Amino acid sequence: MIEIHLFEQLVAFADCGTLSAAAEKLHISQPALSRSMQRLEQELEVTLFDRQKSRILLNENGELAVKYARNLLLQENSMIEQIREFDRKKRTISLGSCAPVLVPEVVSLLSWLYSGMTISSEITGDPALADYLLEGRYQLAILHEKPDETLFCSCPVADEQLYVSLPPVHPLADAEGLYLRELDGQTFLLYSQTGFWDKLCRREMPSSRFLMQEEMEVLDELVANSALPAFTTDYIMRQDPRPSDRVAIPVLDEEASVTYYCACPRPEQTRFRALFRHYRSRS
Amino acid sequence: MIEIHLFEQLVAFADCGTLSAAAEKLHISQPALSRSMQRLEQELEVTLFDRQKSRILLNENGELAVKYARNLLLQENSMIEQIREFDRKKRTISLGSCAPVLVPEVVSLLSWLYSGMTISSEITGDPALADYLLEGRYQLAILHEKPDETLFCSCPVADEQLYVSLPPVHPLADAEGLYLRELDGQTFLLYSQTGFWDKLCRREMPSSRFLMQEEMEVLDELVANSALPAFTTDYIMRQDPRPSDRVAIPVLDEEASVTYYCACPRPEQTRFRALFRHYRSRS
DNA sequence: TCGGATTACGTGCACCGTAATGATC
DNA sequence: GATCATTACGGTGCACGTAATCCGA
Repeated sequence: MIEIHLFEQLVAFADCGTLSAAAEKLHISQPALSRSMQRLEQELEVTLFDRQKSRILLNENGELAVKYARNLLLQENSMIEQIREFDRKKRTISLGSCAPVLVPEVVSLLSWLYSGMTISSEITGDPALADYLLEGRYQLAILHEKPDETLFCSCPVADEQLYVSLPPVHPLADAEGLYLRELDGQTFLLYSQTGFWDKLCRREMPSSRFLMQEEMEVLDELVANSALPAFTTDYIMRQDPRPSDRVAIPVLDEEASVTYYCACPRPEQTRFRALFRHYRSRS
Repeated sequence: MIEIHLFEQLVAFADCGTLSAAAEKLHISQPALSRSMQRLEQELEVTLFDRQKSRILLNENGELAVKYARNLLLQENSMIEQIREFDRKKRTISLGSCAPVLVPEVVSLLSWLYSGMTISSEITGDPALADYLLEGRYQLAILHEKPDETLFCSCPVADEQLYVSLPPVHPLADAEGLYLRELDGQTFLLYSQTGFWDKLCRREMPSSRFLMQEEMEVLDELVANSALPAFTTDYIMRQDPRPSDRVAIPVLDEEASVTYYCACPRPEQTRFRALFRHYRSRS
């Protein structure tokens, strides 16, 4: 068995062309590298270099060895990475959500139930979210539709109803309810991390402009200080019951009213039993 | 970069089940192995073992690491083998021959022309000999047909004519010439390393029995001391002109008279220029 | 009490760096 | 003289083995 650092040094030499340059790159002395290469030849029982008096070059064996060595080094690196990744995955729960509202609640619940675990979360409007769950990109997901029973373990977590938030002076401010298409053409303030809501808005209001806001605080500020229509939901209003000078009008589109499901792949069911037990016992 | 001997030790532990057994197998002390495994965990930044008070077991990370490590070790071993093999191939000429007679001559010529090289030779009746040449199993071949000009570099080396060797009392002993099928049904003494001749005899004389002899000396002895028919060739008779109490009758089959060609793959042409020059200048 | 793992401790040697040498441009 | 490789030499850190300790069956 030949130690890998010898191959590493060989590759460094191949990259640099001279022992001295390679030695510098490797932060070792030139004689040390020279000896290492002699040792490598000895252990391989093969010459790797053409040694001229004041120059050293790879011979055919050397060229071949470098080719293999590069491969071996890549192999080892990727191996180490994969082991670390496997370990990391075991100690983190990665949550994918189709919408933002439930994320803080679920994350804090997870970090309570699985203390010591790292919880990471991501909001995505990508309709392939459930597939990502199966692929292992997420261990847990919040979906706005009940996923396939045979592939997933899931339970309902909360409902959410979309509202348009209008200033009282807005021409539609006294409507009892509105369809999104009735609002098409107007300019909205919109949070950038709305997950699947974003797609819905753009589909139903193709002529509207959306002023995207990355920061929730900034968005709130703008809503409070402008006459631009925006969106809110019953969930949000429950969470933050501060009085507002806006009127909230329910959106009547069927898709504006959703039930969120928490889901994991069937094989992971046992891992998240505590979480599901919590939500099932609550309802 | 993690040294490969740590992975080797990990695999040994996985194979043995305890540190002490693995340490013995590796010819190191138990504490040394214990520390190595701690170091491996440190360098991987991952735990690999469940440590109970008086027992140590692979955890999930460990199992995965062992799987990868086995792979890496195989990889390195095969790499080393291939480099050595490549080197060896460069300093040996491997000759494949369809028949035995020319082998000593060609081998001695090769070792003269390419002093320092190892010459290995093999006799085979396999009609795919030329293909083996292209595959690199042989660098040089003696064929009994001129090979494809576009793929091979070749030149004629010698002719050979097959004879049946009969005792004077044999009913056919005064024939001027014979076809093999006229001899079918008889029992022959036959050398086992005849290459393609073997196939020819069995095809033309399907009802004959052949008493195969591994040793040339034994065969000669038997020929001298029995009345069984055997084979010889003009080449053999020229080489060994000792008088014999046998009669040699030429075999008239077209295939019983061959010209041998020495051949190498076109790309190797330059390597064997000296050899071809020798044979071409001779004719 | 024995077998197995880890910790403590002293030691040797493998490998390093510096210095010297040789060679080429 | 500058650059590059190899050899010589002296020093040191690191991994080893021995011994001691702890734990469990």
